[in-house]
Amino acid sequence: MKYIEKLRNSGLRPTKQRLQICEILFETKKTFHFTINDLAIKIKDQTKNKISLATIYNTVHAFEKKGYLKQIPINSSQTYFDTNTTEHHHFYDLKEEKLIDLENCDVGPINIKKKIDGKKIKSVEVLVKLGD
Amino acid sequence: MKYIEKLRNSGLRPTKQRLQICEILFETKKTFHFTINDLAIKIKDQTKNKISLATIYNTVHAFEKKGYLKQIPINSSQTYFDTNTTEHHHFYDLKEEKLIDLENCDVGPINIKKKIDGKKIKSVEVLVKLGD
DNA sequence: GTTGTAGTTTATAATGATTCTAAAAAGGTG
DNA sequence: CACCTTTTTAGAATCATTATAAACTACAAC
Ligand SMILES: [Mn+2]
Ligand SMILES: [Mn+2]
Ligand SMILES: [Zn+2]
Ligand SMILES: [Zn+2]
Repeated sequence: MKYIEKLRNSGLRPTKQRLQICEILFETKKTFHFTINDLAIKIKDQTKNKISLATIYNTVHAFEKKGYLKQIPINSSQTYFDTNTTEHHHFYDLKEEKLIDLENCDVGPINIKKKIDGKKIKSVEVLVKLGD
Repeated sequence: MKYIEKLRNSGLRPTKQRLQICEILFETKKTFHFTINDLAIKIKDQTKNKISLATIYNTVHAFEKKGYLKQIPINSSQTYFDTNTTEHHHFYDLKEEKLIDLENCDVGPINIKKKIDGKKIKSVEVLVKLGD
């Protein structure tokens, strides 16, 4: 019910599909990282009615544009998204291909001293690759 | 000539194709960022004989594995590589889709306080996204 | 409630970067 | 040269993602 308002306030119609995806993405204490494929599997498991793959892509991109999801820059064949949209950083376990959150306090403040004329800093993201 | 030794010492046969790609990638004062497509265009422009796309992919991956190139984690449809293999960071201009080097001194030391059992830090990379 | 309209979903096709295949060519060693 | 291994190559295959366009739906106006 709360998602109906959230979606309306964002200019997105609260469709059955979007509400179901909201439940899966945001109805949880812990935030998490996922690919479109991960999400499609979750939807199939946790939902009676099928949602087409195109709709999953559409919805994730709509939510990302509204700022409810973040894309994580990483070299992988699939795009990773994060339900934690606060500024924070990541470990990337190269063997497991898993992301792990780093709180901002785990990294300390990052001070970018260089400036580019006419450009503003939109985000600062740290990726720490892990091997064994 | 110097690349013949470099390749042999790496266990790679110094073929005509690899030597030509070495010239384009490493025979320059400044390091630079490129995609496979960028490189293919450069090869076509600066070289008489054609090199097949498969060979360009093979060669770039071989050089990356040997540590002569680095992949830059970024969300783009194409993979970006860097001829600067020292640890350094990047601005990413979202509009121009261009990478700009940040020297280590432009960012300051990054202190990762969190540890994961049995895992070693392989790299620490900062990506600063720029808008206007 | 009916109607009209823009927004949304969907199956399916298209795209495009990357990887695979397997046959031909080239490097290197004796 | 003869032999064996590595490399190159054209073309096919893969697969995540995006585009298409027709059917469906939310919802506001009447
Ligand atoms: Mn995307
Ligand atoms: Mn690659
Ligand atoms: Zn995260
Ligand atoms: Zn660089």
